[in-house]
Amino acid sequence: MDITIDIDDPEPLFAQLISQIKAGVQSGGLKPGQAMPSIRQLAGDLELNSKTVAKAYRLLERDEVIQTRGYRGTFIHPEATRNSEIDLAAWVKEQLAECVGEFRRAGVTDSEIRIAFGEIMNERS
Amino acid sequence: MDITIDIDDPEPLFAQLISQIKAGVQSGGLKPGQAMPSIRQLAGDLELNSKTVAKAYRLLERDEVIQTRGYRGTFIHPEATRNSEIDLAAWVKEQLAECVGEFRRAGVTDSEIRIAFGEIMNERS
DNA sequence: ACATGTACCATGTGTGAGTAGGGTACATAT
DNA sequence: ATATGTACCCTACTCACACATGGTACATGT
Repeated sequence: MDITIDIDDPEPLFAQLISQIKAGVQSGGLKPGQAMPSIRQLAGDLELNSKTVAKAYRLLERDEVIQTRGYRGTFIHPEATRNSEIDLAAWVKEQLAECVGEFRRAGVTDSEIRIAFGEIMNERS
Repeated sequence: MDITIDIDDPEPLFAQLISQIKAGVQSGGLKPGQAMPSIRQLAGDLELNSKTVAKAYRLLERDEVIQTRGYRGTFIHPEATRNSEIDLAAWVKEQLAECVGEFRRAGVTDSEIRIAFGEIMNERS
């Protein structure tokens, strides 16, 4: 399992990490239960900041593709194969597109939609 | 019907115009059928750019609070009283809040929601 | 002592959008 | 000729956010 980071790629570094790890799980290069390199270790190998790797790990754990066991390190999640196929972002886009489409059909300006969205996201809830 | 524009108010100038004209309709200061000042006229009086006034007028006409009749000028819409009470922005916020709330409950990051929203708004206008 | 994930402080850079303005031009109809 | 709304060109400023980075610190266990 080798990971390649391209600084010039417009895709964010943490996103490159996520997609490559998910791809590794699906291709079988990374197997459930298998140990992942530590955050600092991987950051050093890829010459990335540890925060960048930590961000990727945090999202991968939320998606249950990896599992962190505190001081014991990080491992591929038992259900990783199934979960790495779930595209949460695609679901969000689908839902949002439906919403936005309704607004546009009602004659709402894109600018107004953006403003409303901004207000929603700034309200703590 | 006097309109006051406050440059220091964080609310955009065109939005100040819209809300004050809607308020004027609801208070009865502006009656259906009544002529509105021309865009250039109002812009001169309030020391605003004509584009700013035009933007307010465009949105007011979409909401059917005013009516433009080409070279004949702009008038208060016959149904202005009813339409000035409709808060399209509030409806949009309500719908969006419901959507976003579902995302957050699903564990989606605010950052991810913002990114998905940005993609939706940029693909196809 | 050492490594794990994680938390907080902070910085800088780039991008995208909104707002507002200036200018010019046009078809409309008086 | 004049006035109406409207269309397009352009500029500038402001603000919020994502991204990535730096450092320090902590409880957790070996």
